[in-house]
Amino acid sequence: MQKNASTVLGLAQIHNKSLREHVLDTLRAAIVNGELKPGQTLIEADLAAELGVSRAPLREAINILSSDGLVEIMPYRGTTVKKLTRKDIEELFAIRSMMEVFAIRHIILSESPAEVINAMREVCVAMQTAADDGDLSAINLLDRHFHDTLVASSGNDLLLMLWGTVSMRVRQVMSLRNRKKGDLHSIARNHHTIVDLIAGRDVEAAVQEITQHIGISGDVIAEAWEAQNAITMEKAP
Amino acid sequence: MQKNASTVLGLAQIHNKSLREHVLDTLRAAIVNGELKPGQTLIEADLAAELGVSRAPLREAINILSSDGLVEIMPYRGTTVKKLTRKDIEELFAIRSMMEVFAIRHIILSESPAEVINAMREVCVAMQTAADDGDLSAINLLDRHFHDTLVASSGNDLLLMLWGTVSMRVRQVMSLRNRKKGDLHSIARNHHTIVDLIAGRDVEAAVQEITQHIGISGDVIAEAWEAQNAITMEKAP
DNA sequence: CGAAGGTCGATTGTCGACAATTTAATCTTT
DNA sequence: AAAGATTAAATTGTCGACAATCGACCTTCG
Repeated sequence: MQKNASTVLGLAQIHNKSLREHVLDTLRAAIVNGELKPGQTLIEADLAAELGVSRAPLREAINILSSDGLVEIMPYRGTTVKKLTRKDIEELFAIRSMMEVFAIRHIILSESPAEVINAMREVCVAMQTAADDGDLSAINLLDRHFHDTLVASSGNDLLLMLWGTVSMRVRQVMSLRNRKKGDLHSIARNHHTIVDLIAGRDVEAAVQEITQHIGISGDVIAEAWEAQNAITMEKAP
Repeated sequence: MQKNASTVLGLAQIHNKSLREHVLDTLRAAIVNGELKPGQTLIEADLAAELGVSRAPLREAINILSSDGLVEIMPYRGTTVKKLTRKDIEELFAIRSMMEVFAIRHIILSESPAEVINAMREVCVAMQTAADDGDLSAINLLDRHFHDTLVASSGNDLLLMLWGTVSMRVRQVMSLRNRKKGDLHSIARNHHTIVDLIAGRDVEAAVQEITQHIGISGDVIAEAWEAQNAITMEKAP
């Protein structure tokens, strides 16, 4: 019995995840996918039963989510998915912008940005074809991949770790609104522009572009968020 | 009756808030104070006995520490305080610089930076007197307070949350080296310069100054870190 | 002598039960 | 019927016990 039967069957060793990890991933996914909505209360016993585990690993998972700021624990009173205000969203995109600017600076100043640039170019052409097909979910996935790659390519592991928190929240916000299907091509074009500026090694221009890129989408989303929330508040006072 | 009377941490057992919180604070403090050293293994049963709690809340605390990146959990094999490499420290100070630059930008662009500036000036004069007294620990405390205030004054709560992680690590690194007692006055002066530049609303100059300030201390510490580690490695191979 | 395999002790992972706390509902008193 | 006290139900917080897993040591066989 080899414990490492690797390279032939790439799927053999997925069983090794602890229950805590499994529950954590599940809950996190549910929150960022919008299945668990902000304000919703999480009851340990119910969730444990639903996931078929005991409360111990479930609690451990919830505590981690709490320290990540995705849920709020009120002692003896329950845990709820943290609500998102407009200010939260504005702050989120400001931080996101800060991190991506940092990443771009470091990529351009790095020794061999060529590989990174090539990888990102590929994502861009994939975006192009997805836009041609009008495939919104593909665009969203590629968008995520683009920015994840950007941050990871900074070479700063601590940034990547902090980015985990930030990108989770971005995904959550994205999933909770209905993206307009209008301008898929402009999305692809914008990302292409960013890559070009990085390739041109023009730090300030690239920083300017990404700042604007994120800033605009942040403003749009924050506004749409408020509008949408005004409606739901009105419906259920 | 203690199975481990060796008393790694001399800690009382007071039950006021949630045990998880209490344990979490205690362990976190022990790590950033350097009482628990990088590489040291944490044994749940021993720690639980020492703190007078059961393993459940202790595990919850450890999991949070793990998600904060302070400890490393190897399933079924143990938990260790995460080791710090030179690269970790360099990355840490790069991120710290990024965050403080962000904060300074937002403070200067905010409507009323006057209060913030006054608060920081007070810290500076306190630093001055502490330097006169040669009180190193006071300087360290004020230094922390200065930069915490700076980040908090950005008005971005998400940044403040992320700063929690970063500042913890900074404190850990600081506690693990022996700060030279030489140039206390220059520390006070440097901080004063930063405040002046913020007050002058010269964004680029202030950014330049804080970048240099953090960058230099980061380099110094990273180098000292490597030197110190070379020694301890040599002593215990 | 060395390597494959088995056993053992230590440690972590999980569970079900119990205690503490809060909220809501019910009862008492006026 | 209203205000306060009291109990009841639901939920979280904590605990001790048990199961699973890993590394080290030991045994055995080539």
